[in-house]
Amino acid sequence: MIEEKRLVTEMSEKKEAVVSSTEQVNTYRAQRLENMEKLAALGYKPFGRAWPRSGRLTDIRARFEEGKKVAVAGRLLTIRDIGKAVFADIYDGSDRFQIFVKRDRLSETAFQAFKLLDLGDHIGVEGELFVTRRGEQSIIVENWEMLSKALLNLPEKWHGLQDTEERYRKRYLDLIANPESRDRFNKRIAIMREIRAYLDARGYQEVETPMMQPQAGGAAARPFTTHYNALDATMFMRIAPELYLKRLLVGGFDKVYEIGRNFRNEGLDRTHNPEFTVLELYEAYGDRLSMKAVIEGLIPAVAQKVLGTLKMVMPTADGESEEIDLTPPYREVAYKDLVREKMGKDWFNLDDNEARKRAEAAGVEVDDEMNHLLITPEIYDKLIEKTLRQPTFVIRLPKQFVPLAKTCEDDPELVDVFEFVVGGKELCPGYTENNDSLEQRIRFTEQVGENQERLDEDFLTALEHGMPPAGGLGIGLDRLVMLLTGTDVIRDVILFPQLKQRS
RNA sequence: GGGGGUGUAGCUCAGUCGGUAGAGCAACUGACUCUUAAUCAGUGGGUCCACGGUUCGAGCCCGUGCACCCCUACCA
Repeated sequence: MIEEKRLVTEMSEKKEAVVSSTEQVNTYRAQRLENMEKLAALGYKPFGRAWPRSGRLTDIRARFEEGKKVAVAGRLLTIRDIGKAVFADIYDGSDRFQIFVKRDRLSETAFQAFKLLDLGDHIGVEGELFVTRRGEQSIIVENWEMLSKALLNLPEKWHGLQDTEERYRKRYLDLIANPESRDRFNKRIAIMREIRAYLDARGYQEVETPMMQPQAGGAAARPFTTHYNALDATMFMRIAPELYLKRLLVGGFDKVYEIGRNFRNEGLDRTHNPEFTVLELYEAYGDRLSMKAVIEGLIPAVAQKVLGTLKMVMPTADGESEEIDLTPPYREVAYKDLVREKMGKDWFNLDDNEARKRAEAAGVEVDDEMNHLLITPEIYDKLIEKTLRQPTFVIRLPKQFVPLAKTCEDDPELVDVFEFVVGGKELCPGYTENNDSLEQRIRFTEQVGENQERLDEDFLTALEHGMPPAGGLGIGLDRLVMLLTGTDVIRDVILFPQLKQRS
């Protein structure tokens, strides 16, 4: 008892200072501090240590057995005090569970101390499993311990945390207060695990390549810049792992993948976060078709395993929702056929002037400078892509789209790639990779123009040692999670999305 | 970048015509030994996002700024 009193009276000056100076000083916090001291005086130290559990609450529920002694822990979410007994719910991240504190089942001190607890406090309890008259599985508490004092209030128990900004800035509160948010992230974790399990089982090896690179290559995007003090050198956060994974193909890895973060120095909106997670995969001696096989195997396998169904429900722009069926095989259609379907069989025979007229008639804005080559992609982006709701491989794309891929054998103006489109949005490109080291050198040199120092000479050298023919693909995993969890906001599938600093 | 919306108690939200700031949950006091959004009685709680302006008087009207949301544009 003496020791506990010391805890109260000899609280270090530093702690005293924190107690009084924290910006969040308010009456709630003051009350909680007072309760904390009262508890300490009764022998309950506010910030406890390890509390061995006989299981997580979800396990306790799964292996429920009346009369069994258990030890569990969790955060108090609700308290229903009915005088000489108290019901409360605790949450340990796995499940909520009701505990029952009955005056005649524990010491007077332990009972009185329990009444000093606040919502949000972490406690450990020991007791016996039983079922209430209303049929709820519960624990009757025989002993309990303070594990962590909460000095600040939880969000409202019924409505949860609604303010979108607060949900992103204080994700920890969102996770406590909104079960559907926690559930969505549990699914994300499961999706990641199943992707790895699927690929690992088929002989793909997961690798890690640099996120800080002297040149940021592999995609057309502005990189974030950083500085390496020891070398006094400018470094870039990667915009894609592609060029390193291809080095590994040269080095003899024949089936590799990487799951990791890309960083792009761009704006943010409901489908873009500046750092986002991708799966990039390469398979030596493969091509576009082997990548198609990976997609048609991986996506349904993950959906089935994690969600138990291949029928997704996605919100649409008009506030309705639609069903998306992930059962393979998926539709495959040539880019030009889609355009002809929309704009007429003779579309590609029109001259620029006629094409402009017809495009405008279809509701696409084009200016006088635009020729056929520029109008067609505009048609695709504005009119066609959004209509591809069910999973679709768009193949045989114009070379201008993907200059680094291999051309189609029967048409040098088209590249042998696909864009995998679901719900009207591109989810994933798949390529027959170009392994022609001389052509790559020419293209890279053209691309960097005057800035020859940006040429990734090391990569080009690697290619000249010979890269096997290969198929490659990249899936934006945040967007895959959006598809599989039926959400249309990327911030809802990223634990800590990027937000502006608040002063 | 352009247009629209939102910002009020710890949380969820009302706030009429410009005239003393409201409810539910949470909190505090009391009652209650099977409650589960516990119930019942009572009490306290506000930088109305920030700064400036109009006015005798501003949560409300005007201006500027900040953050978030939606639409749109840009970007892959």
